[in-house]
Amino acid sequence: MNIRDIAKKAGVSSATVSRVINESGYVKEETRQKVLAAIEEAGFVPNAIARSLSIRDSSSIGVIVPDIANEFFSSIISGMGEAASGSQYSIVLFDTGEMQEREHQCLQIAESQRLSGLLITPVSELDMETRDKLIQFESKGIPVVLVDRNMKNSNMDGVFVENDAAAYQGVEALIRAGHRKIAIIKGPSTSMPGKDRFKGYKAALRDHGIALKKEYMVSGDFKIIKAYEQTKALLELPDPPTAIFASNNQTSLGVLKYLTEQKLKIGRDISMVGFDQIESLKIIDYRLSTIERDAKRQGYEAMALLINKLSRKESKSSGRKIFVPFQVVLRGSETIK
Amino acid sequence: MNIRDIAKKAGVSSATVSRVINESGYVKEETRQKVLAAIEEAGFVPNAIARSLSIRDSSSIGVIVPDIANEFFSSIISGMGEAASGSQYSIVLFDTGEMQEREHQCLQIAESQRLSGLLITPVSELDMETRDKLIQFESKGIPVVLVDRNMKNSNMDGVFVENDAAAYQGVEALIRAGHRKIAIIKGPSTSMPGKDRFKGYKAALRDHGIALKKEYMVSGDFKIIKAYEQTKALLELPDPPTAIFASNNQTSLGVLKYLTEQKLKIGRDISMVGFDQIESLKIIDYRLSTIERDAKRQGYEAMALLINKLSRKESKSSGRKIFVPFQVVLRGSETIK
DNA sequence: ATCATATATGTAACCGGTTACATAAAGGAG
DNA sequence: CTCCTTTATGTAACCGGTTACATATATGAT
Repeated sequence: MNIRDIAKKAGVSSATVSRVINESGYVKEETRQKVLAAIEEAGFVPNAIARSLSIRDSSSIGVIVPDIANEFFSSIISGMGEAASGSQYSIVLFDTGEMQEREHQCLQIAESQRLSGLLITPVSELDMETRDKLIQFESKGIPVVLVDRNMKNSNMDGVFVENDAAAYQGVEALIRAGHRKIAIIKGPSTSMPGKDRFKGYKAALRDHGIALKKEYMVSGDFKIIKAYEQTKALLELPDPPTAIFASNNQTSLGVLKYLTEQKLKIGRDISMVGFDQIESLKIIDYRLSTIERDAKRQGYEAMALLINKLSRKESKSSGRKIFVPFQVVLRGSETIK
Repeated sequence: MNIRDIAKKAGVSSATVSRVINESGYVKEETRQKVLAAIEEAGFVPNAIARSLSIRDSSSIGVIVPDIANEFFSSIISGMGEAASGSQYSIVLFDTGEMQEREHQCLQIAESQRLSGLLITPVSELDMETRDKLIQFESKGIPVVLVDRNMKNSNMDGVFVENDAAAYQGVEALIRAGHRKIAIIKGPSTSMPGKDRFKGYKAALRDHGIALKKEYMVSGDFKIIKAYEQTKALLELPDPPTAIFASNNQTSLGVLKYLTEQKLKIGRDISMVGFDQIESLKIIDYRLSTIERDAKRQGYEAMALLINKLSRKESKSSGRKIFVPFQVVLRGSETIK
């Protein structure tokens, strides 16, 4: 069943059927009704694939995230969905699992699927292959918007948060609470947020005359397990830190997992500040101080920006950076009783 | 740039290029190399849309969920992604926000996009329009797998949990802990899990000789706000319940939100058991007793089943129901000290 | 040497839409 | 009444792949 069949049924040409469906061009009302009746009777649904091929646009937007199971990204996606609903665009979802190789595969697929646009949280800001591909996308007319993570030397548009300033303020809260021995469980040094949050940490210590201590700056990967192990390692140091700065929500959870197992309580035995809220902990008033932002809104903004670029047929990025506001919410875990 | 251009470059026909790309049919090794070289040189990526149109299959699977921001569904999707990675299939994501109307729109789009298969958590088990559409999909050769929520009179394959038995055991735990005044904040009566969990609740009370009390059985919608309000209402009853059964994770959060605001502690001032775990609460050893299951696995199973049906070109459902195991994990909130 | 089979490649129709272009009738201005 | 513009519709090429079918050569068995 295709438009030619419908055309035959309605006694018109396929062009007219197409015009009726798309409400384009001139069609006499009487003809329109005949066509609509034929469509209705046949239960005809036009083939979007054929349409895509013809107009050279898939009307689909690729969303590439590193981990959907992370509530930050599921909120981001939720916001994107909201911004896209009502538009013509569908969302094609890819989960890279923080693996560069998978990211490359996803980009490959995105390219072959002729996606109309791309929203991506790249695994690494240094990945030349990903960067080149994204630049290539834009030069082919496929706009790209970075989500939460920038790419080095790319000038790509994106929606971010001011990671350094936010981390700075978070660490400063620990210092104000009297801490001098402050550790950080870093994010991947290859990711922009990981790096910038670390930068903010260092700047805060420097500005308050606290020497950086190598043992207190341990690497992480934005995942629970690693953070758990690093917390253990930190607390087993001969001179352990009295406070920990966690670089993202998963890191916070890893820290909390270890502390909980050891029956250590935040705000009593040890202090901490985490980056990104954890909704259910807020609900039970668990006193974890975090740097917060509206993830849903961030996703919404990213999608809105992309759709805006699409509607203006503007594929080239111009280094537009939207920053969503953040807030340092102190709930007590930055202190020690 | 299309295969005909590549064909020209390599001095062969488009059919040969197609054969090389798909590794189908006979191609002399020497020719193959020439073609591959031409593809490489041109940076050619075949157009999946054209391919889809030609082979009449989009190689995309539609995933329709009611709320991605709910960690249960984001875990489900994560599992689906894992099961699909390595296959040829992409995921097209739809979020209905628990709204039937949006679900219908999504199905409409899914149909026009000629998706290869569908994984859906329908908003309501009674929605005739959705049901008919799904049946129609299957008769058109598009297999469907239901995820976590069944549809009435449909015989559709699906991956579920034994909601009644699980709820029964959860409520039984409250009874064993000595409770007689047990309330339930129900799920939507139009959703299978909502109904079956309520069924389990009633059966447990009945089997233990406890009369059902109308005021204790309040409606909910699987969302935080409503659960919050209902908790307030329940506790303001002249004769308030001593225990609450929450029908899903969002409901639990709504209950906890109110209790926390009132400085009431579970396992001390009031008891409760919730359906579905809340990961971060587990990490901090928050003593909320819940009925648990592996959501990621459930998503994985659903996707695996769908891909299996697709590979066997078996679009008709045969009422196959996979049940993922559940576990009642008692952490103390079912008691009162 | 003959014929069957396996290997290799090209031609062209087809998937189901869109749309440039052609054609024609109707409406309105002068 | 003529000419121009607006309205209405059809024809056919095109988007970029796939594949049935035709054709041709190589291989090998008898």
